[in-house]
This record gives sequence, C-alpha cells and structure tokens, in this order.
Amino acid sequence: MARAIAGGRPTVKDVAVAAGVSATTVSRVLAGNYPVSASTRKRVLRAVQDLDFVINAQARALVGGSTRTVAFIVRDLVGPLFAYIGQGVEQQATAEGRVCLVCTHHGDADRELELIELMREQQAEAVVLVGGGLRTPEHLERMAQIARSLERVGSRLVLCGRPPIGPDAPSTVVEYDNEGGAFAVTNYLISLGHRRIAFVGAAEPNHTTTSARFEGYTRAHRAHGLTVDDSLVVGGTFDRESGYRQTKALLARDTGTEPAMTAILGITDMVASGILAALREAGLRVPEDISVAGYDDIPLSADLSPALTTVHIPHEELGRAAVRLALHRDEYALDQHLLLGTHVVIRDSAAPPRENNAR
Amino acid sequence: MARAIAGGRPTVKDVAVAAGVSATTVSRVLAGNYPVSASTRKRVLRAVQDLDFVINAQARALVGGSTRTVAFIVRDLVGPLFAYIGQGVEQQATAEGRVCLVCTHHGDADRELELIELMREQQAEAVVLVGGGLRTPEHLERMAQIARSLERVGSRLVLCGRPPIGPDAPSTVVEYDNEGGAFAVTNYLISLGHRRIAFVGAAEPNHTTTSARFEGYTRAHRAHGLTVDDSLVVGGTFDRESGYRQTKALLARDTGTEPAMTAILGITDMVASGILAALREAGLRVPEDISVAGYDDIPLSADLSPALTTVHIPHEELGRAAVRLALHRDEYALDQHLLLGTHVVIRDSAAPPRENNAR
DNA sequence: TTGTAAGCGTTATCAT
DNA sequence: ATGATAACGCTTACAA
Repeated sequence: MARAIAGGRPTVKDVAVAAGVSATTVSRVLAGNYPVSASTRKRVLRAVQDLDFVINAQARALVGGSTRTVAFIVRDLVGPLFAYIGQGVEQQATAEGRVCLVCTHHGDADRELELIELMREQQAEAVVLVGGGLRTPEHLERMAQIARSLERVGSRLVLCGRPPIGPDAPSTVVEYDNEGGAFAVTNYLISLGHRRIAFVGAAEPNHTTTSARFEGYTRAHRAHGLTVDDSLVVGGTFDRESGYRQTKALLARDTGTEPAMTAILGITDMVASGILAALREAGLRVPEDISVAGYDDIPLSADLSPALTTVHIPHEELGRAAVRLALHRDEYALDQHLLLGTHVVIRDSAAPPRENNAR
Repeated sequence: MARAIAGGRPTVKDVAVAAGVSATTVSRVLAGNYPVSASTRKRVLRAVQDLDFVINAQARALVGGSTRTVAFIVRDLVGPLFAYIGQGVEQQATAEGRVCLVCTHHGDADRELELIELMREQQAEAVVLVGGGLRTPEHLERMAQIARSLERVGSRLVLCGRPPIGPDAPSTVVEYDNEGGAFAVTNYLISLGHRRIAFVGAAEPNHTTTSARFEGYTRAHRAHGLTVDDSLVVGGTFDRESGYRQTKALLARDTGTEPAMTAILGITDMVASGILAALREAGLRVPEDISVAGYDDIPLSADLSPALTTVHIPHEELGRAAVRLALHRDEYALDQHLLLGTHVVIRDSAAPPRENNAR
C-alpha cells in the first residue's frame, strides 16, 4: 500500500536506498533486460510499491535515445474525418507501445509548420500530418526542409491524406485516391443522366484536397465530352455552414435563363449536409427534384435524409498505415508511398434527373 | 539556409562552438530570460539557424522542472462528444503554451488507470479524464490513490464530465449537470402529455453518466407522481447501433396488452439516431406516432430528420475549464469543483402524443 | 556580460 | 549477480 513519502517524486536512487541495492540494479529490474536474482528483484519491486515510484520518461528518453512518442497534427479534432484518421493513428501508435502527441492548426498552414518544429523539439519519432494541406512552391520548399531536418535527427515526416512533397524530401506518404473518388462520383451522376452538376467546394485553390477533388470532377466531365459550366462551381470552406450558404446563393441566382443544375456535388459530406438543409428549406425534394452527393463517407452520411451518396475513404486504415510505415521504415522500401483506394457509396440522395437534359 | 550537419542532432554545445561562446550563453539566448549582448545574441541565433538546431524538450524538462505537457484520456477520439471536449482541452492547453498527450481507453476502466500511470511517467502537468467513468468502491479507491500520487509529484488529476471521487482525493472537477439535463428533458416529454416514456440507456449501472441520466429520468417521473414502467427501461451501449437494436427489440416485444410507449429517451444522441432509424424502418413517423429525445446535442442532432430534441452540454467550455483550473489551481480555491449547466434544446422530434393518455 | 561547474534522473559500460 | 562511474542535453548557481 503506497506509503506516501513527503515532498517530491521519488527517483531510482530513493528506490535503491529503500531496497538496499544500487541504482543500476533498480534500473535493471525495471527494464527487465538483465539478470537479477529473484530475491533482489522482489525487494526492489517492494520498494517501488512502497514509494509509489514511476520512472521518469524524460530522463529515460534522454539517455536511452527514443521518446517512444508519435505526434499527429490535424486541422481540428472535431471533424469526423480527422477524428477517424486520428483514431487510426492513435490505435496503431498504442499498439506499437508509443504515446501520442496531438496538435491542431485550424487550417493555418504556417501554424502547421510551427507545430512540426514543436514536435521536433519533443523528439517525436514520427510526425504525422493528417489531411490535405497547402501546395505553393514556398510552402513546399519549407516543408521539404523540415522533412530533411526531421530525417537528420532520426525522426520522420508522414503525410497522411496528402500527396508527396517532392523528390528530395524524405517522407512517408499514405494517400487515398482523392482525384479518383471525385471522378467516380461525378461519373456516377453523369451516368444517371445529369448534365448540369454544381460543385460546392472550398475556396482554397492551392489546397491539395480541393484541387484533387475538383480535378476529378472536371475530368469526369471531359471523359463524357461535357464542359463544366463555371457558374456552377462555387467556393467556400469544408464545413456544413459553407454548403448551406453556397447552395442558398446558387438557388437565389438561378434566374431561369439557363437550365438550372440537376445535381450538386459537395466537396465534403459536411458541406453536402448543408446543401441538403438549404434544399429542404427551399422546398426542393432530394433526389426527386435535385440530386446531391458528398465526399468522405463520415458516419453521419448514412443518417442524413435522404441517406447520402458519397465517396468512401479508408479513414482508420489511413492513420494506421501512416504510423506502421513510419515506425518500420527500415523494413519497407526507402521511398514510402502508399495509395489506398476510394469508392462510391450509393445511397439515396442521387437519382436520375426529373427531365433528362441529355441531348 | 540550414547547412546540414552530418550525423545526429546538434546540441547547445555544438551551437556554442559554432558561435564561439559557452553553452550557458546559448541557453540564455534561447530562453531569453537573461541579459545577453546584442552582438552575441546575433551570433548565437545565426549558429542556431546554420545548424538547424532545436532544443531538446526532454532535457530541458529534466532540469527545468516542467514538461509543459497536458494529458487527456478519452474513451474514443471519434465520438462527437469526446471530440468536442477534447477540442476544448487542446485549445486551452495550446493557449497556455502546453503540448497535449492523448490516449483512448475504449470504455475499459482498468485501461484508464493504466493510462493515468503512463501519463505520470510522462510527467504530465495535468491528467484530464474526459467523460463519465466507472463508479465502484474499488475503482474509486484506486482512483483516489492515483490522484494522491499525482498530487505528490505536483501534477493534477482532472475529472471532466464526471463527479468527484471523494473527499480525500485531490482533484479538479469540471462537471455538467447530467442529472438535471435528464430531468429537464424527461419533464418536457411528460409536460407534452407523454406517460409511457421508454429509456434506452447503457447497461453499465456503475457508470457515472448512465446512472446520472437514469436518475434524472426517474426523478422527473416522481415529480409528476408517475412511476417508471421497468419494462420500458432497456440497456445497451452509448452508440447508434445500440439504439437501433434496443428499439427493434422494444417494438417486437410490444404485444398490445399494455399501451405502447409514446416516447423514447435515448441516453445519447447517437443512441437516439439509432432509435430514429429503427422507427423509420418500422414505418412509424416521428413525432406524429412516437416522440424521441436524445442527450448531448452533438452537431449531428440538428441534421437528423426530424431534427432531434435533446439536452445541450457545453462541450468545449468543459474542456477549456478543465485545463484552465488545473493549470492555475493556486489562483483558485483548493477544492476545485465547477458545475456547468445543461439545457433542453427543443427541435422537431418530440410532440404531444397522438392519443393523450393522461388520466 | 560571459563562463565554469554541478546536477536533473536514467541507463550503458566496465569492473568486481 | 551487482555496483561504481560516466554519460545524455540542458539550466542554474556561482564566479569572474
């Protein structure tokens, strides 16, 4: 029964004294990596109990080399997508006996870089960047430099859900087929007969997620010999509110001179959820009057009404793979790049257009 | 431009040599808490740049005292409720210049205790337990002991969304009025005219959240001179699947000998979401045929159809307050206990019963 | 203003 | 099988 010792944390030395052995022996008992006589071990463990001793992880890391710490940096903790990937990261890290540091940058790319530096100070074994990010030449260069810095000290930058930085940036990349998913879902809408498909996206043209999804959307049009009507492409952010507002705006501006859109693709499921709300308010039925699709397949999607047709991402596996590859990179190829598949999940929010405009 | 230095992480000593000063001076420049001549500072900073030096947080913590680390332990990263509280924890910690450690226990109370120990090894300044927990005498005693252990080394156990452990357990408690919220929402259903209200809860009678919410539910009945029909109280877990299954079971067992329930209270919004799905499948309309209410007011609730009547919890504020109190406990009273309010959010899922059974 | 030296708590190395 | 000692990278007296 932990007898309390007044003042301060007990150290191996205190335990050693209490057990009548040397600090070295205590260390050996605790680590269990060296032969110690049974009787001594018992005395030491007894002293550990009595003093309520726990080892100092910082001191151990200082001499032992590794902190056994994995850092993950996400936009927000609350988005279901980030949460699920984070869940995967945390699970795998725990499974590998690591502890998890977590930070959020709320979409601020500079803050993201600061956080990586902070995690370097923390000696994280791996720094996992979750979700898409900025993609400008300057930012990429700074990122590459940071990747090299991490590499130099035996750590590793991991891109999870983001394309590689460049050839000379040592990093582990675990992506999902972002563009392919957008292509597939747009293609599905087109195959249903839709020709005027609005894209409610994010106004961050240099964001990897934004550009990949938009590219998939346009490529699907091209594949069918269609051209995208720019007036149907609007910006915003990744959240529900944005989907709601942008859809309101789209509907308001619909003067009837052009045939209205018959379908809307939201850049995320949260956006799609806002789209559905706006349409419902406008008295439009989904999918009878207009079709809607999203992207991410967050758990919410199945519970919307109508249940949302969307693109599935292997969230958790993405996070798990990121940690697994980073921690065992010697066992894998040097240039680590994993691309996981996405697929369309057909639910109830998309159907053939009321009047098929296909010419 | 960070000239790469081959092999290993540079240390203050390396910087000192490069700048032609002592390690002490480097330390002083970095900490900025001691006068250093402008020219020296410049040379040092230059060397830091050149060597791409970052300080070793572990070593600094070892000598400096604090790790500037806050740990938070949650059931899962994915539940919206936990995520929002975690968001609050992370935000406040960051605002206070702290770094966040996160662990999940998936509802395993023993694992939770292990994790607290792990966080004690990590020298976390505060260990925040998010969400309800087990409440058995043994568990409480172990928890109290851990609270004392943490206290002894200058750390702090923080209970966030869970009642206090006991009088001799030094801990910071930030609760919300769990019982009061359950009372209020049940009271609301009763005031609408419902007399047979099912409770779809969790089969963990010693779980703080379960018991508080169930207690509020029964107290509301008592307050109206009603008695709870035990056959309308079912167990399960906190997730959507449970709500779905339990509701299916309730409907199946409804033989018609007793008047059926006219309303269902889910122990969480996720459960309520499952309840809605089951009712929809059974062809029952909400709230025309049957009313439903939830608890937590997660973002999803507003998007369900019908939009869910539920109990709002100040999620983020809960997390923020937890960290704020823990880190400034000298400035507050010694026995820290904060109780935040909850309130019913009236949406569309509850209405007066079709045939008012009030006698 | 700057430097020297001791020490934080642990483990690895080398003895015994 | 056990112990003494020297690191690990940093800060903080104490000196100069």
